Amino acid sequence: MELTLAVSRLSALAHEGRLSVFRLLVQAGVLGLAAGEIARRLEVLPNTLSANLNVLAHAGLIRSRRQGRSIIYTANFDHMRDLLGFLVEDCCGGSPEICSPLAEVLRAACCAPQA
Amino acid sequence: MELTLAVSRLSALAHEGRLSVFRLLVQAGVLGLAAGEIARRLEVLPNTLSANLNVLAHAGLIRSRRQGRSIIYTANFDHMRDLLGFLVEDCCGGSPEICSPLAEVLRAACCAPQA
DNA sequence: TCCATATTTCCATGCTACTGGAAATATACG
DNA sequence: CGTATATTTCCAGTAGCATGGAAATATGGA
Repeated sequence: MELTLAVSRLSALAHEGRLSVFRLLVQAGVLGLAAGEIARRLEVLPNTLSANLNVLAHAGLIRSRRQGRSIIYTANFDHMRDLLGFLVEDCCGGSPEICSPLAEVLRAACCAPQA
Repeated sequence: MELTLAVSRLSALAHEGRLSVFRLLVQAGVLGLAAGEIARRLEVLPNTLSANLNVLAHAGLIRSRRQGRSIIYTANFDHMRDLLGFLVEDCCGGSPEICSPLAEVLRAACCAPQA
């Protein structure tokens, strides 16, 4: 991943409203949520939400699809993964005792199998 | 982790100069790098670097220690781990097939053992 | 003590992003 | 076709952040 792309994604997330939206969509998984539903849950103005969704979408962190009158938003997990990978690229300078717990956190916070 | 804390850390990273510094320190591992060495490698003005280091330190992403005339900066891997964990918290809505590759990326990009 | 190195602080300018109200667009339904 | 719902676009005022020059502080060595 390119540096500027990572910056634009981090910038998109570096905002209380947008980070809340993104985490909500991450938790919602593949089904996603309609814009109105997000606005209701987070209690934000629809125009503010729209702007924030636009920033997240432009950064490639979320996708949208129309469904009737609603527009459903979902997290883009592939791009999220790339971003996390970029942050830890070539990390630790050869100290696996630092790096291992870094990998462990995803297994813990995530619904990934307990393998 | 609190939302506002995560935002402040993401904000600190959402900047080309600071992200470059942070990744450099992540790669440097526990030994860290002196401010001057960072400035030399990234070719930035010392005052600009100082401001950026200050932002990263204030966000808890890096630590500093004096060593002679130099000040050595190191990444704060614990806080980095917390941030990554916050982003993926309760993720995927019960879809391990999405979450597993998310965890996998750390094993791949990182020096963690191939266990 | 004097000087060189290392890093930080101060400061002024310009730019970019956030906010919320109001209007506009798009879809669905009777 | 007219109305209700869902979402977006437009706009203007405000505030916070980045930048780079110059000076200040701190440590080490002669």
